Amino acid sequence: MNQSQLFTKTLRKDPKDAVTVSHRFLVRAGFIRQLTSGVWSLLPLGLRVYRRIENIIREEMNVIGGQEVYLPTLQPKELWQETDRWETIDPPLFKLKDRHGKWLGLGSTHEEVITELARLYIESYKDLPKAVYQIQNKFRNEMRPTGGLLRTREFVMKDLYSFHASEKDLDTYYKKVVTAYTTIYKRCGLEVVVVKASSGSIGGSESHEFMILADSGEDKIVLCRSCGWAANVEVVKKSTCPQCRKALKQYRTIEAGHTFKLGTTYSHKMQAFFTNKNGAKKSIIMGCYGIGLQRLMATIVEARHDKDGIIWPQSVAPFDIHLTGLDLEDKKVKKFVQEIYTALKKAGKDVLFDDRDESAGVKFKDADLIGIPIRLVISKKTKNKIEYKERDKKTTKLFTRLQLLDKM
RNA sequence: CGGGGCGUGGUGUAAUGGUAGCACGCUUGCUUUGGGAGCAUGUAGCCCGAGUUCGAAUCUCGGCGCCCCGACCA
Repeated sequence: MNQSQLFTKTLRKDPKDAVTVSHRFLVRAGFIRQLTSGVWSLLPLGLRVYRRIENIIREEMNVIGGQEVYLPTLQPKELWQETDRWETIDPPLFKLKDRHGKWLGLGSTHEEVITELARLYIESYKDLPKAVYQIQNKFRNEMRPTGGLLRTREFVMKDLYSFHASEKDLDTYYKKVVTAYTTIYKRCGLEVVVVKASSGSIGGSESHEFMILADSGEDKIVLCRSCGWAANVEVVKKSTCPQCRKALKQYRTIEAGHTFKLGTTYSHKMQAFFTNKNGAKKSIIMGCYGIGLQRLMATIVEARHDKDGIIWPQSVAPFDIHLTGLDLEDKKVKKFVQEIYTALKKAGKDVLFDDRDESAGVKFKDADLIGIPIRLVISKKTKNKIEYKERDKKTTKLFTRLQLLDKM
């Protein structure tokens, strides 16, 4: 697409209130904009990244047998009273009354809704195991939103729920989810540390957080550099590694995902039963697993940037290639740029073509800020060649048209 | 919820009781084009309300909004 037609523009200065790196760069580059505290719009560039993250997650959920659903945001009070969470869940629900005076909550999570469905469809051990997931908006009445997209009041979460006939089967599936999650972060260009965590108000027996090391993180973990053992500081008492007795070091991290073995906490309260082989009525054993998408997007920026801007991994970049045209008043140059643009599009590449009437400096600065992995420059200076530069490298190369298309 | 800070054009800021100024952006014109170009030109602002005062962006009170620290945290 032509950059002159882009809905957004870049900002030269950091927004006044932006503190974290991801907040500053995502706003400056025109990926996101705040509407009110903790509530954000995804703009064209931001939505492109979001969609690619969403697709990666969807693919990995499908690999482990997840079936996609879409559950309602408006949820009746009565359902939440079955688990005693209408009043107690924290952060609290956004609550509203309909025109008849009936109370509804905006879903902050979907255990109640999914368990309600499970008790309708799961009747026998023959119906188990099952796994369903959704990618859907969550509303949380947070005390204080923080760090741009890192903690918001409205966001999209991928939440997966699994149902099992035995603890053993849950354990087996849980391991698959951990593997899928690890793959998701890897595909998003992140290194993840999986730590044991407290399960908080959600309950259940075991819980893991998927942590990305970042100075702006809200969480702290201890990590053993020697053997790799790690845990949230909330659940660790000693300062030495329980595995190899070396010293543990503390790091700030962003929680980019969380998994829980729920056991029968919800199925028991909501009477979601199945009949086992012996004809006995048992509570369904459950697991739940969440990833916040906008937070993941911001986390990528926290982990991958330099002083000039974002460094998107190819897998989630808003475009594959940033094609920068200079000296566009020169007809030869203009023709050549357009030929290359067309050829790249034909090769299946998503290209942002900087056709704007701006100085070279402005274009380069914007390219660095936006962070598309490959920058191509065509100008009088490059003559019939194309300058090639990767966002995370300093060096440039000159390619002929054939060399370039060969490389793509 | 406790504590702190801040609201001035689109963005970032200055003026602390006396004519609201600067930079960037944006408009128009000319000149420019390899790391946020130059000249000229135009454009646009004191969060809202009440009070004090001859006079309020500035002081007081109330409201609204935003940010940060803590607490909290699927």
